Amino acid sequence: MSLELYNSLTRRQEPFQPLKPDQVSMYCCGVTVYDYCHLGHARSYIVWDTVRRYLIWLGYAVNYVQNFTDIDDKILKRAQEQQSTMQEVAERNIATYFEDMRRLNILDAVEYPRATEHIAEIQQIIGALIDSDQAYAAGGDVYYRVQRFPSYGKLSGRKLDQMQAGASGRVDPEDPTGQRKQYPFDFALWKAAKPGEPAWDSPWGAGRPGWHIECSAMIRARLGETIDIHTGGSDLVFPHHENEIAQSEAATHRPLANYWLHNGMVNVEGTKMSKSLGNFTTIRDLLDAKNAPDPMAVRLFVLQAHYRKPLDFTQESMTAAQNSWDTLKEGLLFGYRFGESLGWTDTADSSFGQADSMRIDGDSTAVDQFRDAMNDDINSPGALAVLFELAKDLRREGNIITHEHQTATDPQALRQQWQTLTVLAQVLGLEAKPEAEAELGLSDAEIAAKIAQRKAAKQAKNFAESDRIRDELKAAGVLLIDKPGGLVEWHRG
RNA sequence: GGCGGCAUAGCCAAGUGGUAAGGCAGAGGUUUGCAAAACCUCCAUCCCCGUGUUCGAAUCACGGUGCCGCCUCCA
Repeated sequence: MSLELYNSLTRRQEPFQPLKPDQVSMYCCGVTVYDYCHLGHARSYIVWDTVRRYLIWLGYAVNYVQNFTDIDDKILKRAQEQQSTMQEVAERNIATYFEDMRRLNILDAVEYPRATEHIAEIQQIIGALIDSDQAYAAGGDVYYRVQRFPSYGKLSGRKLDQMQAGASGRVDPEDPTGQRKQYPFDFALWKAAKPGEPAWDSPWGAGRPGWHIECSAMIRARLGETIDIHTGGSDLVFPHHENEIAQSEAATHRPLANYWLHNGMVNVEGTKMSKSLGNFTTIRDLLDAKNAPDPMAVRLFVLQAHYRKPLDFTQESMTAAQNSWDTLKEGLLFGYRFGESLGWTDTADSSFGQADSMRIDGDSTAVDQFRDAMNDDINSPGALAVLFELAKDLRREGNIITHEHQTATDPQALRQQWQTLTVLAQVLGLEAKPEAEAELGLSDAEIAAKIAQRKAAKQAKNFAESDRIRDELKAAGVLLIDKPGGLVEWHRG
């Protein structure tokens, strides 16, 4: 089977076929930069990063574009609260976005367009929509006329006559008194500026773009009229993506995107993690906490669930993910720890261990299983099972080498296995690098002296003392292995 | 009220017609002064409930039950 993806637009899993044979254009709805990112954002961007990495591994050149929404009511509000400017708030949160995402090993997008950089393109689309009577100006605002777009609702599966205005329980912030819109589900393309707000001149008066139009404009400007894949959180299906389609397709008469992919939400105790509920954990709070999980454990936590399903975040589930990562990590570090003693010839090369430079040779059922899982709508939990089987095997081999100083397994077979694991893990963005074996405080001679003291204590049956020494060494990162015949071996880590 | 999704072991989670992957947690054994580390072994006769289709269903159909998301803040 080749790659199949679940397309929200058709509500079916479909074979993936890009417009051009070897290239994929991919647009991911980014964040509104008014605050730190939370775990929900982390999930979304980890998932799309993984899809991107997989497409690259399949041989596609992926043009991955992700926007920053840097003009918005919430950013303005934040700027007022902090007696700052919209621009400063946006810049600060864009900087922290990059810090957080890079820690999670999310690749940088090819381009990061911003709404404020595309005012001209936005105005151009709005102008065209007004010219064709698919939008209308009203009191300095411009609204999109949803009833003129026959397929409005095709993405979210809604029909205008079945929708209930205000069902979400919020007052329409765009037109609170209902005076300007001609129809309740018309949405703002352009908003008249209020005093003191940043504004751009336009044929309809000074103002700023609505939320949805920026994505339409940026996609068109950076990727073209029709793209292969458009991604985002499932909470963006309606209205955001529905409106993007309406605007873009009314203007270009071309499909905006061939594949619409949406990730499930991160839940906390069964309900969605969100800013408004206040039940969110920011990425930096999570990663900087005491006993924080490794960023790779967070990545693993996300990928252990299928991307379209809800994912419950609890302390227990994160701890389990950390323990799982520790196992996987041991497999990934195998080559660094044992490659040299196994007689691998390239362990000193600068490219050693870099998945990019490694090919997977020979037949590999592991690779086949991995590919089958990922081809099935990015079944990352299934793909991870393949990694764990490789990693657990390598971990066992490594332990045998540590304890017995040899293994019956062919070094080149181990090499092959480690290489396979490393390459496949990297496709999922999971990477472990050997930590510089920093000075652990104790020299070999000091450790030998401690072991001798412990041995003497043991011979004197002073087990309290011998255990104390063992714990002391353990705290210093030195692990003792008691062997038959009173021999004691040790290793660091 | 409308639209959509989910329900598999203590927990997380694959599997969509051929007899239950993987992870976490747990148990037993070997070893040991006891441990640790390690190695070996075990851990769902069953997939929310009911009815049906079938030689065969966790997987399909119908009917329930429960939970969640969206319906102009949202990843």
